[in-house]
Amino acid sequence: MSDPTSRDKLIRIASNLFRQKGYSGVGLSEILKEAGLPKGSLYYHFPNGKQELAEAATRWAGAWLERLLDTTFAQAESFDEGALMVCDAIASEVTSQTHVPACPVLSILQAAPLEPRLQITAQEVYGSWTKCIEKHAERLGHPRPDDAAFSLHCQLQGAWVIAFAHQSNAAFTQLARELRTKL
Amino acid sequence: MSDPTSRDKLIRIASNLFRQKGYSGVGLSEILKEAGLPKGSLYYHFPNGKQELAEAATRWAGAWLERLLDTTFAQAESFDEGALMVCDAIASEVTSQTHVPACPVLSILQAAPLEPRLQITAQEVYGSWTKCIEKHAERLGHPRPDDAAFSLHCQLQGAWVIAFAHQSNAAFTQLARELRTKL
DNA sequence: GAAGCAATAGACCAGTCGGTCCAGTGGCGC
DNA sequence: GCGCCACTGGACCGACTGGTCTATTGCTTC
Repeated sequence: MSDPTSRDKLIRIASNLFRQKGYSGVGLSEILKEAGLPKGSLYYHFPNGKQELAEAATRWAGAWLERLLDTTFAQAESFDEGALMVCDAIASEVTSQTHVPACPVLSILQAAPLEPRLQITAQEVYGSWTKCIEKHAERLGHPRPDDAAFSLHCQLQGAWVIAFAHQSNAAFTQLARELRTKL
Repeated sequence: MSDPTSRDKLIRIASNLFRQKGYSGVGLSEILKEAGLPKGSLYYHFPNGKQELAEAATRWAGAWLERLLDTTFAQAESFDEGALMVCDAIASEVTSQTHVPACPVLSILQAAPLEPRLQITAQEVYGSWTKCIEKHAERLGHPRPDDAAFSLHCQLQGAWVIAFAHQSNAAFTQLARELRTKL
């Protein structure tokens, strides 16, 4: 743990690649090549190999998004306003790169039948996001925090899939327009 | 074309497998084994191999869902009622199998960077669904058919992702409950 | 400088991948 | 019965997969 940069670099690069091509679509050699690290380093930091790396990458990206939810909602004065701000925030994050990346959890989801631990990871990260939104919904006085959290998560997830398919943030701007009418 | 059963069998089985494990997560050998067909048959019916099979499988499943949209909305007396019925219909279709399958388009989406034709296919199928919903929205007198179509597509997509992650149709029933309040 | 450990470097492995190729096979038209 | 052709059967290929293993490096602590 003396030098965390190699481990972090693997996680960051793996997360980016998985979000573009999915878990099964990315080979270790591609990750290693982009990171400029040999195979020995990967198996030193992640003894269980690809699956463990994917789990770490998903949790890392999941935590990043949860921070984004937290800081964005913290600035809002109502739940609906917060929802709109979150939508805009994800849209701009997603478009800031040359390739629109998928939701980090989605990347590993289809590998779940092959790697059971990844399914658990996906469910936990989703649960964590929902709890986070629910917390803010309650704080901002929404009458049904759990319904509100599910609904927003659902809409964001759907918009993200469509945005990924079209490689454009149009779906997010459309969703934002819809959310704005509820203010 | 004299005996379409082999070709159809390949499409059906490929679609099922892709929707469970994603395009890159399924090997040709697995498809062939389950279909009980040799490799020669596959490359006879689909000279361009896996990519062409995946495209056919996606369009096939896409057409199936579009028929479901059409027949379901045809029975509705308002757009909101139709939306609710569609949600229920997908929920029951998805749960009728031992494994909750992902949206057929989602399966091939993450392979888009590797197989450009699949990205086009995905966009076309999505576009076709949206157009179909829009048509019914207009027919049923919705003030903004395009917004309504996007919104419903987005919600269904999100619910499907969550349902797939949890291998349960709870997300659809929750969405249905939400849609019911708008009636 | 020696010992010890964290970390890197990459050769190597068996297995699988998608794809190619050609020899067979069965039914239909003649 | 013969030829034709749609289709099947499967051996075979090079490339690549995730994973293992050992040698080596370089820093730290005596």
